[in-house]
Amino acid sequence: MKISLSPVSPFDFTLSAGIFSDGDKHIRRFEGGTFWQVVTISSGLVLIHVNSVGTIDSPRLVVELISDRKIDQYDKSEAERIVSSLLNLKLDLKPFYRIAKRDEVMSKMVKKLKGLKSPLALTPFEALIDSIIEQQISLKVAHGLQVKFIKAFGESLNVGGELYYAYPAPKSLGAASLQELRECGLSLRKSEYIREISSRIAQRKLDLDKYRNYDDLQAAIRELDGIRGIGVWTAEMTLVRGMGKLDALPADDLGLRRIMSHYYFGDRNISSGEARDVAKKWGQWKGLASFYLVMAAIKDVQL
DNA sequence: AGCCAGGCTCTCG
DNA sequence: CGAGAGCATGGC
Repeated sequence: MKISLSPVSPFDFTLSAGIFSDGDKHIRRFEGGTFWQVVTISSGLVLIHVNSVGTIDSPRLVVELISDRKIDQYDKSEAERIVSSLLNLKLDLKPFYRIAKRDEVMSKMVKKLKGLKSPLALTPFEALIDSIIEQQISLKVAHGLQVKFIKAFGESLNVGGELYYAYPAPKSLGAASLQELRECGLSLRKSEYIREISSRIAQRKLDLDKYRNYDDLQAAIRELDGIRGIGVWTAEMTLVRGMGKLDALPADDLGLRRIMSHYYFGDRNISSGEARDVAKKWGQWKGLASFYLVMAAIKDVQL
């Protein structure tokens, strides 16, 4: 079963999916021109394969759905929506590119990375839990923990003898014991945060989706910050990565500050205040501009 | 070896 | 209240 998608132009699939090059084969990965991941739709798990059949200015994707059962029209449209959101295909980069001209560094950056769109987590929940896992420890360590964690608690789909894992559901994490969570290498504290939050979401006492509709970003950050285990950094990461709030800026983020200092301050140490000052020029596109910087650093882009 | 890494909470003084 | 310890793991 195949679907054809037309992302809003410009879109560079290879560049954008490149962020998943070092992903786990059984969770989410981009390799040899194909991006794949298991997604959860209402009828169950589906493995999706995405390939580009277009160009940056005339982008076109083919999505293949692989499952152990029959896929109907409804599944197809659901999967289509999910892929579109996951790869942020409807995002129009042109307004951001106009704003980027205000800033000399960002102006050069967007030319080098034309067509780059920031991916979105499948759910705000996933973005939140990932961010909690990433608190304080290095990204490499965090990534290892995430893989163990997903394989321990996520549902899997068997395709050709290989198991592909979906992100764990709130219900499954809410029911987990602290012992089980700690066996993934998580600290006792993080295990508590994750179990508490998951359990509240599973019982519908906490709704993350509502923050999608908040106009007032600061209000959303304040509310999230009030939840145990969530600080400003985690709130901002969740809003950017999980809800596409591309005006949020994780300015307290150590890694981003390092990259900003490289491109804007000649590698001198900067405060989060200085980071926020630079980001002012990016207006409503702070989060996306930050993503461009992160990608530039990964690819070691020279201006 | 020991300190640090995309933080946050809890406990003291 | 503000400062400081403690946390899990892997890399240097």
